[in-house]
Amino acid sequence: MPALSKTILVVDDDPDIRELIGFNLLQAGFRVETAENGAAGIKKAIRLLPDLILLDVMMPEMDGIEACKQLREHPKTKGCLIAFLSARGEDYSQIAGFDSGADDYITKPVAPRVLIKRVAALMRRMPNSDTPDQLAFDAFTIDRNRHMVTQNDVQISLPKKEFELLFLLCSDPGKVFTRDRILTEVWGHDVIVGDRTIDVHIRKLRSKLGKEHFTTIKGVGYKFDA
Amino acid sequence: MPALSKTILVVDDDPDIRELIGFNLLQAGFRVETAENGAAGIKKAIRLLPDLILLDVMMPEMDGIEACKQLREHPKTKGCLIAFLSARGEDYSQIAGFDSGADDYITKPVAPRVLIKRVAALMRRMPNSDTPDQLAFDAFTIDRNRHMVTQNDVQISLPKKEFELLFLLCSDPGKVFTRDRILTEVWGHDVIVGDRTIDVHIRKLRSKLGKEHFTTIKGVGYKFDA
DNA sequence: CCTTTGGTTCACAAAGGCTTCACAATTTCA
DNA sequence: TGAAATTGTGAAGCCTTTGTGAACCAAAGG
Repeated sequence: MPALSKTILVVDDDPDIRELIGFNLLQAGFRVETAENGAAGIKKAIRLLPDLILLDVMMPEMDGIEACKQLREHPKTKGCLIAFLSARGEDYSQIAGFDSGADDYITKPVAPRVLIKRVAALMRRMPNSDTPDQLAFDAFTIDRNRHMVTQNDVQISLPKKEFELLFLLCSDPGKVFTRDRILTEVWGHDVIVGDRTIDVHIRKLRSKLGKEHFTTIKGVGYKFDA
Repeated sequence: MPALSKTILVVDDDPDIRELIGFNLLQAGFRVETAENGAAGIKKAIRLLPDLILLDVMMPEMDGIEACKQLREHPKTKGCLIAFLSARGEDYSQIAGFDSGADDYITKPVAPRVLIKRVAALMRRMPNSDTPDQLAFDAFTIDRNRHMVTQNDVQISLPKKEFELLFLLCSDPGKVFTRDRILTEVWGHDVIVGDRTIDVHIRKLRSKLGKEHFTTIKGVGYKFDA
């Protein structure tokens, strides 16, 4: 069940491992990047800001533990999830004793199935953004917890995309959101959809909540008016 | 972020472990007490009423499981959060199979970062302690102690997982619980199950308690309606 | 032992949200 | 004003997500 295109950076000096793990993660719907040593891994991590970094512990030159430390120190990557990959039998206590700041340890060899699930479980831990849960206007109130909009005491249940679009627009009433912005916020950085897709969703919002609240700024984007 | 002066009691026969874990918890802003065996732990727990008790499973004389049972029986401590510490590789099924009433299991060795997160996550559950043991709705009542649901004077006994899922959903009627949230709350942080598992349990609840109470929000999760 | 029960998985069916497409309507700007 | 660009719309189909029946496995209880 491919969540959303989360990016995973696999850092391992063994090309076979990179390929094997990368392949399985790809199959599971993740985006995968690889690096073959600690230094390259760190560089890539800072550039890509992956959601999860899988770090082999034993690597020539810079080992995983050192890489992890540096990743934790860098402002851009210190929030990333990091998991160690270590060969079965390696001394755990040493690894764990290090206050290296990893979020999990995975032993190699690992069955693809287990790997996927482990990674998924890890992703689950990602803290959610701290946007407020409720927005209230004269026209209606929006409750994120319930995925519900209440208008004149009538509850309207909105599908996912519609709700997210609405929530985005309403997060800053009056502000114009460009189509690009809407795309990245609601659909994701790398999702490719046709031009009309946004329009169609706007249309649905208009029909459900009233045309007057959604203004088109031609050539720019849309805005919400209370 | 922790910064609350919550008290944690660490019960482990290994002084090194006590020190290591204690040190890290202190660093994170918790107050820490220690005990070196089950009996002493229970005594201290009753006196101090800690917010959380970390219990090593393998201890001479009285093991963690027995200690946990006794803690759950004692009126003063039965409300405390209890988490087991167990060495990686120990047979989980035995521990988990025991309905000993622990709130979490943590494998040693554990990275400090992970430990802190786990503990923090547990603490977050605390305010939940004032969720009543019974929930009542028009449709039915739920009794946590008896793992029982009463509907139209008919008592329905639910298996563990089903009950926990029901209780979670009912703990905030109308709120949408994401699949991820459900997984971590009902199955646990590390537990790895397939996608359809949740559906299957929802189905059972629907068939036993009425379809109308459980609404699917496609792409998001489920919610309970009274 | 054998049976029962709970939990999970699997393969497939069903549902419905999301996207696309073609074309109409609207606005922009030369 | 007229062409070009942009947006609105209705309908159609894809395709992801969810529902379902059955099978499997492990544990519990006769």
